[in-house]
Amino acid sequence: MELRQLRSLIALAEADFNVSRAAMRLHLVQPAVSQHLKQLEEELGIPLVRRHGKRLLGLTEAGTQVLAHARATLAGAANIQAIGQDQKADPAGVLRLATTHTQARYVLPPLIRRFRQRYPEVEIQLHQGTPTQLVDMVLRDAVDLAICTEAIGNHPDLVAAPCYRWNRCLVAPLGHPILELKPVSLERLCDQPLVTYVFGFTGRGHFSDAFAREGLKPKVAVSAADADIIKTYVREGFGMGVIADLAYDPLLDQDLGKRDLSHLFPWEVTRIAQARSKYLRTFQRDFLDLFQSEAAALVRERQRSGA
Amino acid sequence: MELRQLRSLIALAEADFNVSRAAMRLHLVQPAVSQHLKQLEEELGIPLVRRHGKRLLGLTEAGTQVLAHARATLAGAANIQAIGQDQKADPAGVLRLATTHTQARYVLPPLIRRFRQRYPEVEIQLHQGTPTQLVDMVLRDAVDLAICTEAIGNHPDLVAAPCYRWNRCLVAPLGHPILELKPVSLERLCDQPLVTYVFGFTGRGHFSDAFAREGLKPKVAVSAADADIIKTYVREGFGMGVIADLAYDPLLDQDLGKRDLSHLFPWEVTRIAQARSKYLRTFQRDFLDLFQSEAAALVRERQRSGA
DNA sequence: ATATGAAATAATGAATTCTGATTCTTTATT
DNA sequence: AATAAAGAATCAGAATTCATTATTTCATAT
Repeated sequence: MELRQLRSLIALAEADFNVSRAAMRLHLVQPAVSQHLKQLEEELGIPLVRRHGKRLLGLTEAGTQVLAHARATLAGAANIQAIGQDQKADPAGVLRLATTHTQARYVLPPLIRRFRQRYPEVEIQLHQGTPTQLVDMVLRDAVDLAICTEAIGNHPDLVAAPCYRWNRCLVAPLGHPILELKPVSLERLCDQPLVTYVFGFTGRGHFSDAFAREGLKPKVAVSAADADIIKTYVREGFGMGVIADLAYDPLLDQDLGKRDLSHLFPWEVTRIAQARSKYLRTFQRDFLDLFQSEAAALVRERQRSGA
Repeated sequence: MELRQLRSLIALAEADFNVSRAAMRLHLVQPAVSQHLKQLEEELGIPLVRRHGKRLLGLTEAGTQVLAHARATLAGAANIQAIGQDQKADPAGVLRLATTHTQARYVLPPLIRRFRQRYPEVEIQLHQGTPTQLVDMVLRDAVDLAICTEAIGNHPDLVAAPCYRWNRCLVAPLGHPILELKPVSLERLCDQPLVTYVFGFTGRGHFSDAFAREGLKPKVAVSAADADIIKTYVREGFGMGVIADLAYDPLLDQDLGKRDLSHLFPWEVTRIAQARSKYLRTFQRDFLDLFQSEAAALVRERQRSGA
């Protein structure tokens, strides 16, 4: 068994089992990948992909298992490479972060700025996805770190460190009656249409639970994947917005009134996670430390000033 | 980077950095291993082994890290091979167990017998060691499963399932006065010399703690790694023996009297553990299931009848 | 039925990997 | 200190492996 064979299998899976395309990505020629797969199947003695004649359709049962371990194996090899780079104190490299829109837009920018000053040679990649996708990316070693609020709690193959907590706030166009209410209640939130996050995103689970527990049912007029879109629809008059408190920008959002809602919903904890068996290069670990220590302070400041 | 290079590095570490010996084990010739190491160091750009001229002395800092990840990488490749074997329903294979003497001698035999009936083609290897060594073996993928009482509790890279609990009993030559005492107390155990397990073995930690908590200090005349040796010294008159209740054999140990001590010491829990990222072949998983379900019943029966 | 897109096969040439012989060092012994 | 022995690096050659191009075979869409 050779690492290149495993690489081809993975590329194949990521190219929807189009051999030519997989070969392209690997900077190889089609017959090479074709042979790698053949060799692997021959050595293991079992078919790894389902076929219809010459067309590859997908993985077999066994192929799925093999693919997972192939990823783990190559991740091991990548770790070794990383150790080498690190020991040479090579200042270049890639920091691959996966996160939700909220973090990328409202929390990360100042941290990334500081990180870049320290490591100008490091390329920073910001991948986005739903919380479940983020977890998947870290586990597949498609990214180095995931910054995430949910679904990351206690996966055995992840190491997650809590960083800060946040809650929701309500935003509405200035002059909107809800802004006058002293303490907003769950009931009042149900009076009028809401604009908030879609399911699977940014604490939407706990949000809905809070209403359900009281036997209430909010009227969600529009739901979107990120706060910017929500704010846009709020401005367009579709309803009151409920967004993460982090996502209210005192400068850019002066035309929107804000009301704290932390007495109505549980606090969410944002964590930064890595795959357990991942070797983090020094600069990657430094980012993790930076995020853990600085993001907490930053967010607290933001929450205090914006409140 | 090639898997063979990693294999050579590992063999090198396991052959005390004697290149020729490492080559032998790999069925290669000395220059091959020498080159593998050289290539690996060249690719990573850092030295992995400390040298004195041409002699290899040991790993560098970086080498230690690389070795660990090399093991993980090859374990991944081995998992893939195992999936292949398994899918072909190849009845042959190896079941590598690591355990302490007590389990190997007093618990495993009937289970191994049943397992062999079911899988006559599978070679069974019984490795022995101290609890810490057992953990290490599983983590290094030197064995498939470890059966172990201590130090296995919550290692993040292990999955451990509790199987049964046991405690200590006292053994002494028939006629010994201690056998007449109704409930034996810690104080009485301190009256006369004891023969028991050495440190680092089979619950010796909790054993000593129990005395220390009462401010007592037992007179340990002889300590040994397993119950058979302890019983031998008891028969020779060196003192009273304290062994695992499992280790008293009603048939073979008729010349020794037994007294239960479970009111004096905490119960120990024996677990069976595998490396988290390990793919277990069907027969290996079957053994695990067999052990988990049958060992509990077996031990309970033994403890009841022997009491 | 035909054309097209895609995967397998075959043959070639380049690169690699292992080996055996040799040289160079280090360590142990006298 | 000289010598012997053990062990590691170096080198050149043979065998193998690898990726490539060219070609054939096959499935799908029109």
